Amino acid sequence: MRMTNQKVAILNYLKGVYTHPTAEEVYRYVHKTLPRISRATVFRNLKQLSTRNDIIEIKTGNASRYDGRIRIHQHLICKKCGALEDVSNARARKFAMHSPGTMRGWKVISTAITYQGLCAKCK
Amino acid sequence: MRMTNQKVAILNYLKGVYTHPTAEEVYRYVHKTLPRISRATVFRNLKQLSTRNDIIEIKTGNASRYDGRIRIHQHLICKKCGALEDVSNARARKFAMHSPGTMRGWKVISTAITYQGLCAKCK
DNA sequence: CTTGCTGCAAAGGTTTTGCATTGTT
DNA sequence: AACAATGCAAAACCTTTGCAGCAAG
Repeated sequence: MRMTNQKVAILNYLKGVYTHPTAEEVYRYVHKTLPRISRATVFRNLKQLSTRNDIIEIKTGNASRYDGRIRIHQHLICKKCGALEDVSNARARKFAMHSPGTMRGWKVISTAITYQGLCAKCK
Repeated sequence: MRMTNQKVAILNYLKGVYTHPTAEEVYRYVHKTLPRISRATVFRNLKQLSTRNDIIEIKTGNASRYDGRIRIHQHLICKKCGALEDVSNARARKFAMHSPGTMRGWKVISTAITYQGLCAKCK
């Protein structure tokens, strides 16, 4: 993978922000400093970076959201308004034992644990 | 919510299958017994059923997949081929403490715990 | 009966792709 | 100099929506 200006800009933005932006939001931001960047490049780079685990892709609502702080993999997602919040590892693991219930003021309805990796065939 | 023939057919199909079908696959199957059903109805009903927690929507790959056995919320997803497998609660929780590593022959790269519910505002 | 649900077709939004060009390595 | 990455535009794809007719409660 070549470290182009476009990738650097996308990565820097995602590392510094806590809002889990969509591809469109990444595009809008990066476009300020790289006015010639295209949406296609943003999509291609987000996919490439998440395949390499430099960023996390969170599929939720209509559009995927992206997270540059890869150590936090626990999220609260609102079924009604789509709000998305991080949860610390410790709190999440503790909670996983007793769900459903409440956490950080949310009413939690369901818990899903997703492991991503390579299946026996692809490995 | 009205229990229409369309909903019954969709629900029955999802309860009896272990493949986590996409909306299109649900449509193709249900269409055999209800030839006049439309894709719009399948989408509307899948959304309604998952909002009520009668089924689970798993956002992965291009299209959402649906799971009628709502007690199993743990999944292995292959980053390369998109394969999707269930994992038992007990195994998943145990594994969550020690990830990354291997599970059921898979190489697990990342773990994500997602809580769905209602945020403080929407509650 | 009432009101939510359906089917159809069209629209909406996100993501992908073909191709010529550019720019890292 | 090679070849991956880019920009553009078009296409593909999944999902949603408007509306008139239908059917479950």
